[in-house]
Amino acid sequence: MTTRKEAIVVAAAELFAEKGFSETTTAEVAEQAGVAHGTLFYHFKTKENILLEVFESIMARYQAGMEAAVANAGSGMAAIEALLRFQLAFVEENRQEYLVVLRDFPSYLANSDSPQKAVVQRRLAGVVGVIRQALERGRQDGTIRGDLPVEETAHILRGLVYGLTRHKLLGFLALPPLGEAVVDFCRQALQPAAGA
Amino acid sequence: MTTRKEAIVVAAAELFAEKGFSETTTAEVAEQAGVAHGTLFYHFKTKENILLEVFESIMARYQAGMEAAVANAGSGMAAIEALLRFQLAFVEENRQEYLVVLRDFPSYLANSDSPQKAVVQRRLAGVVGVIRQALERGRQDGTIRGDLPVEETAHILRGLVYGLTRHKLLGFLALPPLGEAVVDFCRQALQPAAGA
DNA sequence: ATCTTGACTGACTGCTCACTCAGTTTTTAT
DNA sequence: ATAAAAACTGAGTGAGCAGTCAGTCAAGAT
Repeated sequence: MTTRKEAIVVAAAELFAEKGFSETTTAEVAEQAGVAHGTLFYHFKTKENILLEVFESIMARYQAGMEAAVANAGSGMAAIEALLRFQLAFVEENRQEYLVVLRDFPSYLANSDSPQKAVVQRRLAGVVGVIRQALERGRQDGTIRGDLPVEETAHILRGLVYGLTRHKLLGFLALPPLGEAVVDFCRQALQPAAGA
Repeated sequence: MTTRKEAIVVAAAELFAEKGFSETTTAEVAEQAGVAHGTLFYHFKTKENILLEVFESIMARYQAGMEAAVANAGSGMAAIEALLRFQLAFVEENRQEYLVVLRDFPSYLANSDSPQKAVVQRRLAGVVGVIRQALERGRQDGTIRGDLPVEETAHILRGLVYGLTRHKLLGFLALPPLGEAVVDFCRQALQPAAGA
């Protein structure tokens, strides 16, 4: 059974994804959820708190998926490839909710120092951490170039994936399907030199 | 001499960069520009039109810079490297105005089909075009792997650069300086195999 | 001197929207 | 059954905001 509170989060995710946070009114969220306007504020103190709940519900699943992908991989390079494929698939399957993350984070909270910001920050740091661990593992088992700066590369990979996803879901330009091209591109950049 | 209209665009760029479009009021823009509130609407029909003017003024310079970087390069690979370095430098030097682009495009106009959208679309397509030409040139002069899918890779590079820039300017996480690491990463991914 | 025009002003308007609260219904405990 | 607590409701409120408009002012043009 779905509680009212869950219904609100689902409705908010749909609308925030479609129109963005600022452009969605609480009245619309209530209507979409089939709930009175006041009920929103019984369950959530503010509109922003609804956004945060949507963010948490998707990011928890996302990070868990990343960790599973890494755990099942046989080498560091395989882990990186698994992460890339997971990302591409996750976005495909959770297009709508993922849009919320892309649209309103981190820009929306950029200039506030609410406790909410700390929650978001922790999540994002977790994601970079998973990538970094995979890179370190690859350096040790020799499937990834030894001269690669790990911290920097982890951020580069995250930036790459983020930018592509953003263009795919929010961009004006039609993108060709990029799945394997991305994996190839990264493999090429990360693998040890042929004659080494 | 700076006209009032220019003063408005400069003020709007500062505020939109700092707080975002939706979170900035026209009254604030007027005050920052040292102009009466009504003057905004004498020069611009709507608030959105001010945003568009800010966008155009920065993107025109940006695209011109990209084209210059490519023109002065001695090979395809050198062109790509020049593009990457240009991007990193441009963002550094135009941090504030570039923030406007990152914050509010393309997400803000995503669901409108105003004529404004077409303007933005043309700009972005132009950027991808410059990258694609550099890649093709590299394939022909042999400085870039021949088996690389050009269209796909152009989008990957744009995504990479966009994602990194966004994290740098808007992100919650402190990034290490990435300049040369990015260039190395891409060179590695693009260069022909050693034994070819 | 008088007229015209274009830049500029700021009080005002009408509307939107997040949030409140006094009251009702439903659930749970005893 | 009864009381108490929790969930829910929706009309209302007040703040904030984009855009308007009647009018001022200064600089040419006649």
